[in-house]
Amino acid sequence: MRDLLAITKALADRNRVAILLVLEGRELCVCQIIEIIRLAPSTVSKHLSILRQSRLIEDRKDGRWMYYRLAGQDAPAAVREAIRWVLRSIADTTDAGIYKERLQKILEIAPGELCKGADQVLRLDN
Amino acid sequence: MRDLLAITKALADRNRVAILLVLEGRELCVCQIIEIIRLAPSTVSKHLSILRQSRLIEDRKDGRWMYYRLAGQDAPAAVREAIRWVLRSIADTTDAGIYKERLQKILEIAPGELCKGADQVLRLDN
DNA sequence: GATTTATTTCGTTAAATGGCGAAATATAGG
DNA sequence: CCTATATTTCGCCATTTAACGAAATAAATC
Repeated sequence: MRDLLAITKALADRNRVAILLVLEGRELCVCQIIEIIRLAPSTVSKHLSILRQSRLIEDRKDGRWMYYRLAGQDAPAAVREAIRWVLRSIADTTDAGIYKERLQKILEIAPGELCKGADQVLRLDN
Repeated sequence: MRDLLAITKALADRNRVAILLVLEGRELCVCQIIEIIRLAPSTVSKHLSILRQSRLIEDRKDGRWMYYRLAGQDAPAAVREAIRWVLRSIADTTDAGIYKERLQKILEIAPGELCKGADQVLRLDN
């Protein structure tokens, strides 16, 4: 139940759900997520930390940059199913559209502009 | 997103998850849920209200008694999938066992003892 | 209709949460 | 090594949340 509650609590916040949404199918660096979510870097960092502790997202460090992505096949079933459920549930909402739009804008101005040289975003298969 | 967040916030509490757990396959009256959750009636009532507003549970009034059950086929897909995900995710945990044990005890002393005459618990198909 | 019983609503309190800015940490580059 | 950049940690404040008991509501029974 501890694990489940870590997941449900992580999902119980609008901004964290939005982060999962924009991470679908790609990884993003923190500065990109900050631009999309539009909150202070420290706040976004905290959200990412909560998502990571619940195992909903995974991270990868590359030099100065931290890249985050949705949990993969190695994650617990509860985590993978939660991600599928959330993404399916908000897919066609207007809110989702807003964040997806911001994501597109961010992907256009990258690479090099936003975080002065973050690598091109890596597309994922899942 | 509003609807999704209503669900995730409802799921982000140990006692509310426990309520969903013991409602699996049956309906229970409030006094039975109170015995299982072991919190003040007003607190349990509030939890039930939050679960109902998210549409995760439905209610039925019978005289003085309120009966609650898991949302049925008429509920939104997001709700039905959330219920399936939660129940699957905690099914084999020790916490779930604790609440299931309490449920069994309650089902034995019913009917008539707990709320001085609540009807026999109705078994559901789903 | 007064009383008892089941449940909910309301008001209060303590704890958890989400936000921010400042400071700390880590790494790249001059 | 000193500076600039990216991110995280920390401390603080405002809001939300979960708990309770008391009071209100609703329905059965005396």
